[in-house]
Amino acid sequence: MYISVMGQIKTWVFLGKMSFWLSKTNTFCWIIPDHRTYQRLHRVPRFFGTISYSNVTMCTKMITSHSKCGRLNDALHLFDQMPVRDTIAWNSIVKGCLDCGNLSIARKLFDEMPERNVISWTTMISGYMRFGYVELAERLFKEMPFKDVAVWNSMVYGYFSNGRVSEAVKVFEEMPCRNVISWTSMISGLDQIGRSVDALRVFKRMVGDGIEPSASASIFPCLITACANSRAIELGTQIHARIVKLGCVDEEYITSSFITFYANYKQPENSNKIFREYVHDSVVVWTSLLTGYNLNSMHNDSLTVFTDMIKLGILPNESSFTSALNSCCALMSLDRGQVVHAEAIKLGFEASAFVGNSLVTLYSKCGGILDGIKAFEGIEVKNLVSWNSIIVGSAQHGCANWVFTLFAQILRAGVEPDEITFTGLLNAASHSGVFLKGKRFFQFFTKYTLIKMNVQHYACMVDIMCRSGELDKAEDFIKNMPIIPNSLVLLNLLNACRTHSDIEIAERVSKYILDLDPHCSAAYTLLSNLYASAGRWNDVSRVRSQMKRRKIAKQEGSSWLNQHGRHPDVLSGNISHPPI
DNA sequence: TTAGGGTTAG
Repeated sequence: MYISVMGQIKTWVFLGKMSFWLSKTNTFCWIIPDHRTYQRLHRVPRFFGTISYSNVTMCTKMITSHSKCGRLNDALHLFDQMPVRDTIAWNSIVKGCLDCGNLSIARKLFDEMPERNVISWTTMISGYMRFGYVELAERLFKEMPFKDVAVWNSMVYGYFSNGRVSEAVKVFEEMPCRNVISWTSMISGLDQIGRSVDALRVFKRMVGDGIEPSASASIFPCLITACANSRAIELGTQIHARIVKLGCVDEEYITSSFITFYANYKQPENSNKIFREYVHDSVVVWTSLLTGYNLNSMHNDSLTVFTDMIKLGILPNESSFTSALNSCCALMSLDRGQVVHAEAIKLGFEASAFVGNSLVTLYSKCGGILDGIKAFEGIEVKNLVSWNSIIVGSAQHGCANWVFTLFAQILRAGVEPDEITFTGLLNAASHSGVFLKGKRFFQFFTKYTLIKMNVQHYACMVDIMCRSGELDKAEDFIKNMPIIPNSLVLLNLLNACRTHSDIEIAERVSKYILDLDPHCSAAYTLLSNLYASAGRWNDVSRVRSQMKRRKIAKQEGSSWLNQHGRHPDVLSGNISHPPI
């Protein structure tokens, strides 16, 4: 919460965890809540009083407060009223316009500034970078009369955040001097694009250059994250020991990155230990634990964390909701998902893409597709993940025509489909028996897009060919695949051989599968069933004795059902003890 | 005691 106070403070008002300054007498008090506080503020009066516009420092503070809450008009009005403005005030109003997303006013004010210092230039350049206007940022950077290390850092960070990696690296190498922030930008930039190993190399180079991170350096959280992402558990543990010595493990950013680090290494007990040892009321720290449990399939624990957060008044954000909904989905628990959904509605998150996408997946997997569609339609700004979630969900429900309509809508919306969209389309075509359409999609994607085909796409195509009875074509297709077929692709064909009683192809395919994986029980079972249905009992007993010799047991089929909120694992023939 | 550069969860 941002509070600016002028005059004497007379009263404290407490509302839950929040506290507000209020004035009783003729003194002035200004209350500006942040986004989170707004939700609790409707009962609290706001006090306005006489402003001394000549107090430049106070007005500047207020401009910053207004703009951080998205009240650009108030900020601009205040700025207009100021009889005297120094460079700091000008910089603050430019920054305010940028924080509120109004680039054109920011640039206009920047041009009107009577005097610009290095901060004015950096503010404008970072603003351009933030909104993706890289070329404009570059132009200003060239025009800038004097460049300090901060503006160079802005360029490195700006290039990374716009996906211009080579430029970021080039600028970093060209920098006349570097500080810890320059190295941090480089390390986190590389880590975030998945080059975590390179990120750690940069860190080693930094240490080699004799730069030591200080106790409060924010390089640590991004280092720990890079270790978490690059399987560098040893280095991560060393950094942990170092941070303990420096005595800053209790910092929010460090705590949360460690929770994730240990969760990534399948040590959720260590995540929990750090969480309990360094108590925070930060939603990010709590969400790290929630997500850590989720990652380690401890879905009940993750939902307990979620409910504890709410009980303690720590408001979950989009990420917390995403993880909690994923846990509900993994537990196939529609009712718990609905409770989380209700919380999301209460906090106004149902239109968010993050939350909405998880809701679409939850409802498509555990509920009805109609609820999934409703959640999809509720998403205000749909992204590719939203489209993919509803396409994959609808495909699983066999709604092929609806999937094709959605695909047409994607193209119309100008969203670029990816390999997941393609898998969804092929699945829809194969599950609904629209084989010709599936084949056409395959041709379309291979000819007209740059999407890299993966083994799932080939498995779907084999499935489509097999379902249309074209076993020979499917076999040829597998032979000519540019990637090595996995057992899923081959088992699809073998299964089709059983349906179409084609022993000749089945023998070739099963030999191929067993060469790749001699313990594939499904291949033995399918082949023996095929011989049995053809009455070739000698071959049946040959296959079975082979299985015995190699100690391969027939795998029992299983399925998940949701009965009265419980989830018994139903094995073929008998019901096992429910896990909950 | 007002302005710029970075860091955590997804």
